[in-house]
Amino acid sequence: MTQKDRMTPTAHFAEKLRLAGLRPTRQRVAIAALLLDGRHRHVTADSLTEEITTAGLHVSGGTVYNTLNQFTEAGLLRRVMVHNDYSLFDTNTDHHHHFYEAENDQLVDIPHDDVILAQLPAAPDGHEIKAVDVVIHIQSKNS
Amino acid sequence: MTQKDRMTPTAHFAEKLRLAGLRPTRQRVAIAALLLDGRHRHVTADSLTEEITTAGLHVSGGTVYNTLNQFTEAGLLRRVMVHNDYSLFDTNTDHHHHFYEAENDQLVDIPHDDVILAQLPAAPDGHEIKAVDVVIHIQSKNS
DNA sequence: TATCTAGTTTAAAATCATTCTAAAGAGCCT
DNA sequence: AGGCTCTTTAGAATGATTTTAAACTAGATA
Repeated sequence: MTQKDRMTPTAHFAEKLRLAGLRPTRQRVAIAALLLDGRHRHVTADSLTEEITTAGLHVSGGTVYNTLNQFTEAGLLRRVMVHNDYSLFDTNTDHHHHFYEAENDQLVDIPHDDVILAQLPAAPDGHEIKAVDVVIHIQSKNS
Repeated sequence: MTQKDRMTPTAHFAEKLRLAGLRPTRQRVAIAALLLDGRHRHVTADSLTEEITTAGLHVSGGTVYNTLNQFTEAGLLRRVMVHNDYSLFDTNTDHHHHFYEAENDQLVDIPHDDVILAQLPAAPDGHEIKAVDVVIHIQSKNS
């Protein structure tokens, strides 16, 4: 039985936040419990607020945005860039890519191994590569 | 001597717009002359407005946005997604990729051949691939 | 356990890129 | 030239996100 198994869910997420350098406040733990449970999905500030409400909780709008940004900064979430309308966050922080269907604003994960980058350019002088994002834009065939 | 060589610059861009299905208004021709002269660069609604002003012209804000969107829709420009702060447009519509340095909000073109995608996943059922965008996020080594 | 302090949360206001609106203007066809 | 539709315009509206200043809390300390 590991340490993790002995912890209450709250203690588990609090610990996760501490490890990420974030003070485990009530709001952050609640959001972590919703977003960092291992399920892979894509959320927006809006959809997260809805989830929080559905869970019978309340977190102010500003805090939802702050938390999403802090989690991303801490590497607990990943921001996905596909349009400029609002921010999208991915609970899957593993290295992987995305299909994006603009028509329905639909984002679908692509397993890491399904894209093979056989050659990459060297980063410009004095720079190093931090991440490589591949977005495959798709559309329904009859359109 | 081709038809193009005989045309005045204005007539040349007007023709280009007509071919793209856009009525060549004074504003659109002026913007085309600035953006579609073959130089490869990245512009924003703001930077374009500045260029227009510098050229001693005036185009209303709404029209700048509309024109940028219409040119993109018509395939004369390409929208680049690297952040959610404001839209970036690339005057290079050839197939190519980008380096992006968030630190200075710096975007650099990568020649098409410098990235080799050896394997791509099949598009989900009923869909086809419209475009593949690769963004390589970089950072200066001492940071 | 009471106290302290820096970090957080809150609701509301502010910001800012972008879009919309209604009226005035301009291509372009006849 | 006349007319019809598409554009442009300035300004208002929108909407996501950030900022504000005051109230609150996690966690350390006594």
